[in-house]
Amino acid sequence: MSTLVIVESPTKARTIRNYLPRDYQVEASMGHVRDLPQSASDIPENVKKEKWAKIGVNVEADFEPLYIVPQDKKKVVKALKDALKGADELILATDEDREGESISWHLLQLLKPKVPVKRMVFHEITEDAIQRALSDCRDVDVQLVHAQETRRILDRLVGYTLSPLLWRKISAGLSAGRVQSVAVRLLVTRERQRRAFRKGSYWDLKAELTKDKTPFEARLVSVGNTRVATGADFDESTGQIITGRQVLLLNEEETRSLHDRLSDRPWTVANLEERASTRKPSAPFTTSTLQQEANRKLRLSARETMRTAQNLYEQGYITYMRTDSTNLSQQAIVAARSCVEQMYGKEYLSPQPRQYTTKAKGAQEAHEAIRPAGSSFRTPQATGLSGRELSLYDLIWKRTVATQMAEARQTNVTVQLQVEDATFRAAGKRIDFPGFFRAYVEGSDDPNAAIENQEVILPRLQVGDHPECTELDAIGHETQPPARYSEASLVKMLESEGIGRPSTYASIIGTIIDRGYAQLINNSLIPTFTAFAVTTLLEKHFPDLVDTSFTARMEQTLDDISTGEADWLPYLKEFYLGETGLESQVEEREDQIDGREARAIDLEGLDTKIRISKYGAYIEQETEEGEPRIINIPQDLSPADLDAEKLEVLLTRSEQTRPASRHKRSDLRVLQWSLRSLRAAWRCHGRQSQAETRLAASRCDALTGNV
DNA sequence: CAGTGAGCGAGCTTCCGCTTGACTT
Repeated sequence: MSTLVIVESPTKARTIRNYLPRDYQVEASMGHVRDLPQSASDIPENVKKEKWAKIGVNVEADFEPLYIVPQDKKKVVKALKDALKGADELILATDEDREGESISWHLLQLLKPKVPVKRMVFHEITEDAIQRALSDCRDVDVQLVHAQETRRILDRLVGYTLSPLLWRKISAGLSAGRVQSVAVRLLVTRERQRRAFRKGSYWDLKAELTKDKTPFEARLVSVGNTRVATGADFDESTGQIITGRQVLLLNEEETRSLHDRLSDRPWTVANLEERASTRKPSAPFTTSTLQQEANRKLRLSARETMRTAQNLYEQGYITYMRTDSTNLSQQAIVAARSCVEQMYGKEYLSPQPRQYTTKAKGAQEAHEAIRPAGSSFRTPQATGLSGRELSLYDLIWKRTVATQMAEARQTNVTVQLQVEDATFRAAGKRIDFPGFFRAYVEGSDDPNAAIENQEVILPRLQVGDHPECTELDAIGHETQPPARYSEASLVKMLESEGIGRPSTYASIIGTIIDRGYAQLINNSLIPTFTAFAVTTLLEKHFPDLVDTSFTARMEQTLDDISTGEADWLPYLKEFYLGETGLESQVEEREDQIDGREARAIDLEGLDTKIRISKYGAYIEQETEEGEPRIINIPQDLSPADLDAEKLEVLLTRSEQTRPASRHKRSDLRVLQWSLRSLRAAWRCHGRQSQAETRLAASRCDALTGNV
């Protein structure tokens, strides 16, 4: 008697083997074992001639998918088949979510077991939980599998019908998809806002005061009874005060004269307000919050974070790192609470065990939150880890332990000071009890908020006191455009809209950079000219698909399919074949869209049209003789940098160099040849160097374009 | 005659989500 158990990850296989009877063999599927063909070389000979072969879905035959075993999974499948030969029972123990259920179903289809089959699910890897799961098996949930297939097919239909449209209208090799196109659009929308942004400036006064030898700071808030304007009072599109706001906008001169008028006048404490507040620790880490925090505090990219977390997971330091759940097991809560007691003392323990509910849209919660592994947590020092691994473990340990610590209690103090007709305000903060602050304070994307959890001590003040003003300064400010997305803030945004999954957040960013839609510079994602062109086209012709709500609506339908409230076939038919379905839309737009127009980019504040060619952006102008002239835009110049001034520089520079006839035809040949071999090289060596190939190709084009 | 180059046509590019190694950029 022997039983074959199949899980998704080899690490998990190793761990649960210890909790199962001796004659149980545990193997890993390494994720999905079958999929639609990814590229033409994956399509089997016998269907290659079919017109639906490329898309991998036979739409006319009720969207029948063409499944193949990808090249890198053939070994795994063979190993599983061999293992099954010696078994007289099969237990499918893949994750309990849509994808996991689907993996089990595909395994059944592939392995065609002749022995009894059971489906087992567990959320915690403890002996107790595994034993319970073993005695509580069920069948594969076919409805959940249908939901996964629907998701898979829909993504394929979107990606493989829209991308070719982009090849024909904009540039070969481009891509569009339910997730990436929304991500790119977010970047472009933000960049448009930044271009449309008009900065405003305002002035105010900062006072340094002392009382009983304790210094503190106060800011001007109103003069007479009129509030002084701050950044929030400006209209971003005009750089002027929002119409109707009753505020006092001070310029430099007015502020300086106010400064002179107030200098050496007596200051009086007019009002004093104290407000107690409490703060709760943040929920334990999910994939997305871990990526965000590691980016903010350790400056790691999403990919670096995941690689390091994977190492920690494989060495048994942390639980699974791809999760959307904030749930902590009982074991984890007990371990965290004992850590708190030992390291900080009983008074730092939260009175009740704290459990968090997952707020993210569309969360599937097949795993626990990310936390230190085991039933007692090793302190970071005790792990023997170093470098990145230590830092990341430390972050995870602190965040987890903090969840079981007491709330922090603080008192916010606001003081109003009067000098002549001017009112100043000073704000302070006392931490009455640090609670979880002792272990962990969440980072922030906003640098101004970074000091939030520090104490700001004000002296003891009473209404009627006269503190001494030691310094009064006039300070000029400018309003700032909305910040670009960083990797972390893009992931946060996508997750909050339910777009993408824990296993894909890191690669989404990789994809949009690789396809030439964005550059990552100083931790900011900057969209390219191509991104502007593609986003504009998609917004104009497929607005629903690039709307952030599309995925949320799809998820709702998938949920309904998994519970049996909706059928998958009518949904796909409506989406793809319906009157306004994707197929007819693409066909219709094929004629409507003028490629030349689609390759042109309108940028706010620029009269010149920017056009994109296959390998870069250029400006088209007429020379004095009426001949069209092409000026290439350097690859490292992003749409964001291209203002009227930069444009002028580009135009005059190209006027001066005018390389036109200096290249011989033979030079041109060499260049074209190297371009071809570059492209060939890229096809052989895989995608990673695609962005570099583009860069090299654009340089070639920059030379050839001027001949 | 061998090598080269122009010209032509065929074939390919692409999605999202689940998992690791195998690699040398």
